Amino acid sequence: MGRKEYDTRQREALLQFFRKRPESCFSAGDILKEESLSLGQATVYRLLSRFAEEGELIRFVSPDGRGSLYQYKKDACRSHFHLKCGHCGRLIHMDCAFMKEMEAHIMAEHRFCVDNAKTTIYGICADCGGCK
Amino acid sequence: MGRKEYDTRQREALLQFFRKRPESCFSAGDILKEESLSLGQATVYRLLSRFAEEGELIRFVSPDGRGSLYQYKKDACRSHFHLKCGHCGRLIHMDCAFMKEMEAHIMAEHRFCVDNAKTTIYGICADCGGCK
DNA sequence: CTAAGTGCAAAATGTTTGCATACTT
DNA sequence: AAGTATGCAAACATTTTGCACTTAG
Repeated sequence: MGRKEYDTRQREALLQFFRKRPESCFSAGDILKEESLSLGQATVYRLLSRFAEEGELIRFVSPDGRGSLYQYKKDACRSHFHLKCGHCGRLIHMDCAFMKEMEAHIMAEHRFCVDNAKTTIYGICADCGGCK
Repeated sequence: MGRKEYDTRQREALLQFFRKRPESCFSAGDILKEESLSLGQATVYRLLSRFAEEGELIRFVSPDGRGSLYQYKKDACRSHFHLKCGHCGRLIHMDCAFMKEMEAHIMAEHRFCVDNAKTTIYGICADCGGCK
């Protein structure tokens, strides 16, 4: 009843690629363009879905609603919100104590369990003009 | 320099459609199937995007990551977060005092100005299993 | 009359699938 | 040898675009 996964060149290369870039997320298209990997289209989609299922990668839905983005999943990122600047694209990890309070409040008062992996908070960062 | 929008049959019909169903969300495909509306494909996509931009509708990314869903948005909704259950689809309006605290914290500590109109918090509501 | 909106069909995206071949174990 | 994985191309689904035509102001 072990896993029935074969250890292929493609699989290892892709995983390696993400592990080396834990701060960024990539779409299937990004991966396909990466010549150093040179993976077939079907393979890329199949591997990405599988990794996301297995928990190696987090899948974000991209802001415009078209397509998915994948990022290597450090355990840490599961526990906080991400603030995405709609102007410069910067991703801020809201990794602070208050985060816990927010989750607690939402759970207690609104009876809702937040999924950090699927949630992105959009707005504008201070460098880009922020609140006027 | 005001807005230059024309008041067309299609525009009003679509808006009306959403206003009458404030509790549900629809994809572009759903709207196209709605024979009572009979709108052209391009028109549907153009109107939906525009309404979402103008703030008449909220746009959600559908759970499977393919395509968008739209729902009527009351004016009041501009000042709070929305919690969307990925299982039953219910939309919870996080309309409470704590909401202000959250915004204040994010502004002060993370120098980031949240855009409520563009943000949706995904998760699972208590009725659907919530946190186990 | 002019600017904006509409609908069609074609094109562009992004993702999935069928199938023969190649690789792992 | 048996079971998986890969790659290609075709199939799909959703959304966008070019363009001629219509409509609102």
